[in-house]
Amino acid sequence: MSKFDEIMKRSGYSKATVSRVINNSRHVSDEARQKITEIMKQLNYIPNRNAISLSTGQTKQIGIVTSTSNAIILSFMNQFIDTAMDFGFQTLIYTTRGDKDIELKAFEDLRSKRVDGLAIIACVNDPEKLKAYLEYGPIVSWQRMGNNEIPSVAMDQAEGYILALEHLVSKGYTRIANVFGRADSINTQSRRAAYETFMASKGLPVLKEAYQYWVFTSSDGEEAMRKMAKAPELPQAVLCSNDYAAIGILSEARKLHISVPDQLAIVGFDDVELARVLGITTIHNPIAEQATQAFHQLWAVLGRQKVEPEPLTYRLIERETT
Amino acid sequence: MSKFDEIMKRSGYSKATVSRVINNSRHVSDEARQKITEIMKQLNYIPNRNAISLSTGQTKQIGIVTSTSNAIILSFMNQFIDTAMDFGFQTLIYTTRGDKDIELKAFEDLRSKRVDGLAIIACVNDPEKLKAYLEYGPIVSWQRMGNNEIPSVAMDQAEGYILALEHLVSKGYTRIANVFGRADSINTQSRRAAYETFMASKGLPVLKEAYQYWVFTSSDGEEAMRKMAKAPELPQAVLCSNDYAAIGILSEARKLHISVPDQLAIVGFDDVELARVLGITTIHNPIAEQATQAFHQLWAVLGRQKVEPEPLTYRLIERETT
DNA sequence: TTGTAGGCGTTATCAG
DNA sequence: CTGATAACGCCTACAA
Repeated sequence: MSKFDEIMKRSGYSKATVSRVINNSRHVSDEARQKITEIMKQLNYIPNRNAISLSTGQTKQIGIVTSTSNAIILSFMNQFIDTAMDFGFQTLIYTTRGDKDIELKAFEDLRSKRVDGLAIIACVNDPEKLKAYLEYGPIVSWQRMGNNEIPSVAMDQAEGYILALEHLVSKGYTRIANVFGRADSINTQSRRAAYETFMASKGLPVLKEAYQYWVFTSSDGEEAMRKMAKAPELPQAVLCSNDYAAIGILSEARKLHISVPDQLAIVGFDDVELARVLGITTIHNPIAEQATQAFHQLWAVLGRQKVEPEPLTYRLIERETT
Repeated sequence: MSKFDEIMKRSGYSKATVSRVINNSRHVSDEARQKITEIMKQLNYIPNRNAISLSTGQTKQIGIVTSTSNAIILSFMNQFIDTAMDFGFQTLIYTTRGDKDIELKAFEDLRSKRVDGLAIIACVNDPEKLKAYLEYGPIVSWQRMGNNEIPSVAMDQAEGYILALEHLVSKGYTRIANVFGRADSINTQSRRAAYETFMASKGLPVLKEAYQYWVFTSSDGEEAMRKMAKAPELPQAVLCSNDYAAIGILSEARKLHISVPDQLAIVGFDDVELARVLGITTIHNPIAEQATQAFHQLWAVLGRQKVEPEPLTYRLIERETT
């Protein structure tokens, strides 16, 4: 016999009343509440979440989908988990390693009611295919998706990129190289477009031949620096996909005895703690705020309560690499 | 009517047979299996996890408890999540920020059957109190716990520490400072003891006055370096709680124009990617392997199948800071 | 091989 | 304010 039944029996009240006490319903006499509460304590009772979920159809669990996780993604996840917890939700992590089938399992878990909603950090499946899952629960994305059906909390990175470009140009750097992340991502397209139009508008050279893609980690950054060093001419500055790439570039530049920022200026992106420690000029990216907004978007559906998002902005943080 | 019922109806078979097909039972005729499978596809059926969990008493979910999460912890989590997934388990993250009550919620979730087991990365509650939860499901810890009831997959860090000490001494560094993490943790005690006995055995100075505690992040490392620089005499080398502390120390040393390793040698711990990129000598810590073993320990109970753990060892990685 | 009946632990809808 | 009674969706003896 379950503890619930035991409480029923010992108190002499019905299931319904016991349930009401558990859920703090007002429609219970003080007497009943006291008696039942007392017995619950004696029995060290705690409700079974699976029974609750089956009955209510809600699990109070949110899935978060990411292909890999680095420190940048971690800061998003941490904030998301915190916010979710404040609203009474637990978070499950789906790391997909870029595998479509594994990723799909997260979406199937929305269907099978393991989670009430999904936050996507990065995904590899076709957005058109994924949007079919919207009928099973709310989905929000950090990465910008191709279609508009799945809402995104991402900011337009072009804004941040232009901040960096203006900074560099104002300091006299005009031959500016770019080191991008995913070649096909919307963010990369957005940054590249910003760069090209900005440079063109100033009558400055657009170094397309210096574009590098798939540079994410500090190792990637090292590699990128070596490539740059091999080119006939070194650019005066390099804009990086993120701070880790910048760290790698900075570190490798030192090894190659390229003086920063005299021979090469470096600008990172995101403003992680290490960028500060290592003195890297970067663009502050309000990641935590975006994570909070991501949960709020889900909550708008799950809790039927809209939370107005505050507008977020990028900020240039000048340090020693420019 | 649920899809399950719909399948029953359309196929003409009973609940039991439908259930058998879902669970790949052998005791089903090919005819029944085919017919039911066909209908399941038509209906795009997927089982409700809450119903399964309620019925079986298993959620196939594991909780992972950590106070904060940095890149080191992240690598443990990632590997744990991966391994769990290979065994059909999803992982939920409990970040406690060092709050006892929040941490306790994770353990209560074991009681309420939200999770089948728990992996602790770091916890703040009294181990004596926590071990009471062992009756509700398996628990394993990375951090070493005071009692032996909760098994730990941690290695004795003294071994790794001695590797570092031997290396430094062999290179001629004899005035060695230490920068520790949590002052009261078993790891710190273990490292400190290793240092003191090792130095004593070699007849070398034990720099107790140079001990620094609570140094975890690169910011902490910067601060630690500044303190060292203020002391009347600089040590010849410093052993760090982890690589991030080492990064901070290295970075700050450069700012203070202290030449590494000539004036100050630095040894990190863990061997994270950035230690390689930045050329920091360190002790390789098989973190991923420990994470795998952590899940295996839980699996021994949940799956009633023991997986023999392979013995793990530390390794010195010599780079440019020594 | 198949079916019946009961159980898993709650919530929810009605009456009273 | 309280209590039957029926969901919720699936699993599992035990029988047939």
